[in-house]
This record gives sequence, structure tokens and C-alpha cells, in this order.
Amino acid sequence: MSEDTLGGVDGLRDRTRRAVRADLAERAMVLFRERGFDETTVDDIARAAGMSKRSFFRYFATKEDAVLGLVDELGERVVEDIRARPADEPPWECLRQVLRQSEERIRTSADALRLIESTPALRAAHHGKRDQTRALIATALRDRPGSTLAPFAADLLATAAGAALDAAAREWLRTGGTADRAHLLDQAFAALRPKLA
Amino acid sequence: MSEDTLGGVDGLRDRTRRAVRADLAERAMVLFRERGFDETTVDDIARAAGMSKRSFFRYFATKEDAVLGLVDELGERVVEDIRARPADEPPWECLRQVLRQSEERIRTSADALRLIESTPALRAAHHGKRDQTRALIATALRDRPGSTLAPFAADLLATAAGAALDAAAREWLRTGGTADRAHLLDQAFAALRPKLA
DNA sequence: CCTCTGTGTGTCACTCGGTGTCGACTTCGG
DNA sequence: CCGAAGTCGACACCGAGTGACACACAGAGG
Repeated sequence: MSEDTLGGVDGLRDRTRRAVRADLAERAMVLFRERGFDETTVDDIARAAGMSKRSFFRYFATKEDAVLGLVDELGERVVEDIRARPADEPPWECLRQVLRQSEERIRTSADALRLIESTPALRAAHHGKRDQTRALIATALRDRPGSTLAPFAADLLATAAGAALDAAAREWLRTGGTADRAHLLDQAFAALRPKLA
Repeated sequence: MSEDTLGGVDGLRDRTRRAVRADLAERAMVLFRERGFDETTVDDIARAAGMSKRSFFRYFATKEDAVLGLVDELGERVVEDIRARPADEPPWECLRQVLRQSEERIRTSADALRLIESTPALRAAHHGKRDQTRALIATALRDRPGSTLAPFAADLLATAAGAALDAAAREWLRTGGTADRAHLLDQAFAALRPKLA
């Protein structure tokens, strides 16, 4: 188990695991689209992928994660991205840039977002992940060199940014997925720009 | 069952039902404080109140509702309050006033809020209820006489107001429940005031 | 070749949240 | 007094998620 006992430098184990995860997520999405989230059991998904229910839970902690798994991995990157921005950039502009990058990485199809938006259990799980990220973002903002942000201010900034992201996503859905996501996000950020005392 | 077939004008059935609900919620909170939310089963709560698990679910749709039941009833009032405000009041100021009223109605103790904030399942459920309310608020804003708000703008306003409320609540928790909730809310609202194009 | 070990898997049994159903009991109205 | 409606307990059931155990299949080393 000395890290390179197997195949490639990248770790063969990790790659196959990733592949199985992706396959599982894809098959799950097909079933969810066909029959709806609540009407699809974990056993259905597992059987469709040729494995047992137990094994499904070795790849995803919850049923919701089969949909949200990829989405919230982006959240972890956001924190790194913040640290990578120039230190003298105003916090709000920093958040806008970072979230634009994040949006571009998202290649989530409209109906995946629609599924999330229309399924209470998925919306709840999504919000949960987002909440964790928000807390991380707030501390990341305060940790920037030269930052004088109070906890309240940092929290408010991170929360407002999340609000902008949410409202933009919903507007995008309202347009049937035709509008420019980045433009909507800019509009929301421009409208909200906080005035910190 | 013509509304006054029973006892008082208020309906005896409703009153007893409300009383049982309140008792149940109170006993649930005690157990949650003692052992934590996840470590307390619905059966524990039901037995503590001298009833069966089945009957618990005749009073609360979910376990979470035993904690959140009262909190989110306030959400329904918010929509009515919006319609009661003067029609020429700017939307953001309208939201601020309405949410201040709502805050005053909340007499939730600090540790109840802390329980919600520290329990993922409760936070998720809380957000879920809030989401529903947010949608209602957005349409209520657009329905105000003389309103020219686009759906996107109304959504953004409602979402931003929710963000202000959240950030203020967390700051209040950070101060250990000593700060002035209304003042924190005003600060958050002042910082965010949206500039609609 | 054989064994040891790590990893992935299936199976089984279990807990717990939540629902459907049925039968007993009460309360109220006619 | 009879019937409608509401409440409740008991029981069976479903699905998400977990823990335990056994098994299979690598690769490593003797």
C-alpha cells in the first residue's frame, strides 16, 4: 500500500473509483428524469449499475449525493480561488470573479438544475452543502492579507454572494436556460454590492 | 362540522389540538437539549408525551416540525404584512419593516436557534420552509399596486432580504444572544440595499 | 507455489423516519 | 338511541442508511 504499488502515478484505484462513481451518477440521473427522485429507490439505481444497495453507499454517502456530488465539489475550489486572488482586490469584486469562474466550471444541464429546484429533498441537501461553503468563504475573506473585515461583515458578504448566485440561477431557469448565466450573475452582483459601514 | 358545531366560537377541537401540539413540541425540545436531535427518536418523544409514534405524526408531519413548527408559521404572516404596507413604500424598506415586525414576534430562545444552527437536518428543513416563503414574498412584492418589478428583481429583493435575516441571526448567535436583533437587522439591510437598474 | 494483506463487494440483519390500515372508543347531532 | 366524524393504539409495511461478516481477487514476498 506504498502509494505506487499499483499502475499509474495518478493511482489506478482512484481512477477506477471515479469512473464507477460517474457511471453511477449518470444512471441515477436517467432514472430520476424518467420516474422522479422520490419514486426511484437506491436499490433501483444500484441494480441498474449492476451492484447492490450496500455498494451504492460505498460511493455516495446519501441518495442526494448522486445528484449533488459534482456540484458541491466546486464549492471546495471556491475557497482556494479566493486565496489566489490579488490581496488588494475589494472583497465583493473578489467574490464576483471567483463565482464567475465557478459558474464556468459548471456544465450542469438545465434539467439537472430543474430537478434540484423541484425536489424538496434535493433543494435541502443543496442548501446544506452551500451553507458549509458559505462559512468557509467568510473565514477565507477574513484571512486575506490586509483584511480588516469583522466576522459580521464577512458573513454578510458571503451570504449576499450566495443570494446573488441563487437569484441568478433561478432567473436562468425562468428563461428556460437561454439567458447568459455570467451576465445574470453580474447583474445580481451589481444590484447588491454591499456598502459596509 | 359547520365551524361552530362544538364548544366555543374558536372551536374546541382546535384548541385542544393546539394544546397537545404545544405540549409535544415542548417535551421534544427538552429531549433534544438533553440528548441532541439525532440521538432522540420520535418514539422517545411520543412516549414522553404518553402517546404512540403514530399519533406524533398526527400532530407533526416530520420530526423537524416539532422544532420548526412555530418558527415558520411566522413566514405565512409575512406575506399578509406586505400587503398591509402602504403601496408607495419602496420595496426594500417594506421588506425591512415587515421582517422587523416578524423578528419581534419571534420569542425563540437562543438555544433553540443554536440547536437549529448546529443540526444539519434542522438547518436544511429551516431553509426549505424559508425557500417557500421567499417565493411567496417575491410574488407579493410584484402584486403590490403600482409595482413595476420584474420577476428577477423581485426574486433578488426577497433573496437578499433572506440573506440579511440569516446573517443577522448568525451574528446574534455569535454575540451569545446579547446583541439587539432589530439593530443587527437594520445594519444588514442598510449594507445590502439593492440598486435596481 | 503458497500465503498474507488490502480492497471491493454481496448478503444479512438491524435502526429509524414515515405511511396505510383497521378496529375500538368517544363525542356530537338528529 | 343511532349514526357520522374524529381521535387514537396497534400492527404491518416501505425505504434510507449502517454494521458485521464472509468471500473474491489483486499484488508482494517467502
